[in-house]
Amino acid sequence: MQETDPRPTITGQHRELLDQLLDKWSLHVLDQLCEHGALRFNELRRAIPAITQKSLTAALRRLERNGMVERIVVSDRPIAVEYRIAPVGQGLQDLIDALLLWTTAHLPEVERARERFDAVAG
Amino acid sequence: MQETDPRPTITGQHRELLDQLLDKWSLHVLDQLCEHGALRFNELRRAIPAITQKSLTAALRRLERNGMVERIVVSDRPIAVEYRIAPVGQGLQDLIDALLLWTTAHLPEVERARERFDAVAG
DNA sequence: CCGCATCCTGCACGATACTG
DNA sequence: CAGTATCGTGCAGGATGCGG
Repeated sequence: MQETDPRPTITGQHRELLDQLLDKWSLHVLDQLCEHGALRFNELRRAIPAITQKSLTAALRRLERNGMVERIVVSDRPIAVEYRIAPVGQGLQDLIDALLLWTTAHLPEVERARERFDAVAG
Repeated sequence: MQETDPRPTITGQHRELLDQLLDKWSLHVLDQLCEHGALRFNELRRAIPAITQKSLTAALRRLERNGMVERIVVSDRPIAVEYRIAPVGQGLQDLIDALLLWTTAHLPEVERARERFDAVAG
């Protein structure tokens, strides 16, 4: 008989959610929001220069829909909107940090592996 | 003055690597290899029914190139190949497990967030 | 200031057929 | 058994322009 399995096997639900959370830009957005606490739309744009406004909108909407980010209308005329990390998003951020840390630590090793592979493959 | 920053800010290198490691199928492949230790090509196909053989080949090559997976030719005629997790891949697996665990734990919460969002948005 | 609508392009992935 | 080759396609994401 087996106890609580520490390794849940991946399912479609996992993939779907992770796809929405680890997509090209959500990482950057979460990263920035976590670092600065709360940011306006155009502050985010400036903080992530490479992002287009369409992609930023999409990422924010997706994150908001999944409950990771809160969208707060501060005022209108001129309209001002603030985005901040929702509580559940904090936990995710820890995981993302772990991924970033791991990546940073192992990048050199990965580089060497690539060189070895490419040398053989040509 | 600030000490060693525990939150490395995301860079292009991070994204590039994570893109290759967290793509649609690599997660499944790593998952299976970690669970069974070593698997043959067609064993992997059967273990991940939804994957096409082209995608499996691509995922394996990418993981191999990045040093996450080792490809071992066991015999030829008939040719037999074994794939197994490389040491550095183990650490990654721990992170992926954490992601899966987190996802599992928070899926209900995310579901509710989505329903709330969709109710408002229509 | 904060977006949405539209058009366009590349690329990931699937389907299918073939080979050592 | 373990792949390669080729073709077709959906969709994420860039560029650009407009609107409350």
